[in-house]
Amino acid sequence: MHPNLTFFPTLFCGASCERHELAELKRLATPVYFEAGQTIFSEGERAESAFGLSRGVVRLYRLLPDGRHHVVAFALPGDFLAMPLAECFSFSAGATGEVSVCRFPREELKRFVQSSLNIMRLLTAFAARELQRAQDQLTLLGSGSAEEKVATFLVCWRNRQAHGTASSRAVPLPMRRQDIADFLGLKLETVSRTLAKLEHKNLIRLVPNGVLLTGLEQSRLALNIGVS
Amino acid sequence: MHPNLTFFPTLFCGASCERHELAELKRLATPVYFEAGQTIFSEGERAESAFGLSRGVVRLYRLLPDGRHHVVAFALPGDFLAMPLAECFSFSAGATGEVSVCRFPREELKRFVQSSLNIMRLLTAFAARELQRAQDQLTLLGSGSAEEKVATFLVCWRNRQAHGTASSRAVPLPMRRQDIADFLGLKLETVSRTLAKLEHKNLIRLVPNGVLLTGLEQSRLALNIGVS
DNA sequence: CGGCTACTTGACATCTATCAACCGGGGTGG
DNA sequence: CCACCCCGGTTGATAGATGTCAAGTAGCCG
Repeated sequence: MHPNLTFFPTLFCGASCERHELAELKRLATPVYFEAGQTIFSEGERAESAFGLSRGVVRLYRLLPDGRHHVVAFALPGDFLAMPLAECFSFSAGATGEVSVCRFPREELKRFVQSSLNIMRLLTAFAARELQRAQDQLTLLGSGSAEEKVATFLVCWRNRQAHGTASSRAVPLPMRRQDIADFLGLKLETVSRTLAKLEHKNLIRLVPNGVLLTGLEQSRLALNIGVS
Repeated sequence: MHPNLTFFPTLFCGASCERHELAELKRLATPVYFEAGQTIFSEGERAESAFGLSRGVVRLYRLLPDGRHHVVAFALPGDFLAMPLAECFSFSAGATGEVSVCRFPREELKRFVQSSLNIMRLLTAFAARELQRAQDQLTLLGSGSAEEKVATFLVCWRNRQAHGTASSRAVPLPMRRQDIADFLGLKLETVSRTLAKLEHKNLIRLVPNGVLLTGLEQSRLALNIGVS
């Protein structure tokens, strides 16, 4: 369904959006482009705009008072970068590679969303998906060893990418090791070592900017979460 | 606002629910009572019913294939125990002490919720709150030491309880150490030791079924999350 | 070619898990 | 009524995993 529809509202709505609603969303949207490393918005800011991701991967993260980072999630095309109804951003968003987003004036978007049962339903479904994803991640961070964390991350990441795509074994990893570490609650050295260990077990192969899964899914190492 | 309105729909809707909507919710609701330790629903089950919590504390948890537990969240009165629109439960719910819930036929509730913009808004707001709470917890599990985890848990737990209540220093802990451990990604011995350590530092005092916060909030140990 | 950045690898320190003993209260049954 | 047991909790000794610090490598861009 997704592959070639690169305009955010289309991705968000999928097939289930009415013509005129899609048109209104498009009217409200301004396409914006970001380069690798640029900040899209910052934690704590008043959310004047809402953002939907059209292309690329966005890192959603928090900065703790002592300088530690934590990556809350990675956003893929079709995702909102934050709940569009919230007044303030509760995390920062940064581009990981080139990124295209749709920017919406948040107040107008809010009014529009809240006026349409259909769009409200889509937004609630999005929130529910994100909630479930966050709870899966909680389970992983809470009860996993480093090996489980990395293995599960790779499998889940591949599953998210593979939606629609003929599931190639090659999984691109556009984010840096440090980001993976911050996402999994590990240190980057541990991520590096664990990837090396998985490669030694012939479960993966490291390639530039990605990995090949060569048996990881059959290995029982990855927790059974986030299959959806 | 909450204190004496013990019937779930009232708690969920707060002041912002219309008369007839509240009436309809009450019509759909069946009050049910559970004793300590009883299971309200189990992960994976088809969700025939939806549940709203009226009284008590409910532990939402997952059971991993190898027997490990992970507590995804603790629900308080006014919370739904799961998103009422989901077809299946993605975690189990167990009573921690005596609990009163409202049971709804899920299909009917879904139809009703989806027919009302106002109720949809409330549900979306609930989902957004839960999502933020989950993300706060992710940050904690990802970047915290045992001491930070326990300290933050105590402060957040107290803040959730204290809504409205004159913020007493006494915080009830109706759940067992094991549940706290499963919630924080620690072992129960570590929780016990860490509580003892905090008591030695005169930041808390352990009392039967609870703790007194005696300086923990000023201590900078607790992460600044979940203040809302 | 040089320097930068991301990444890898190694040696060691620290923290938490593990295993085990022990404590104390509540309930049960003799 | 008391003894016992069971369960939740605490405490101690040890081991194992991950973090920390440091050196070194590889690829990229100027």
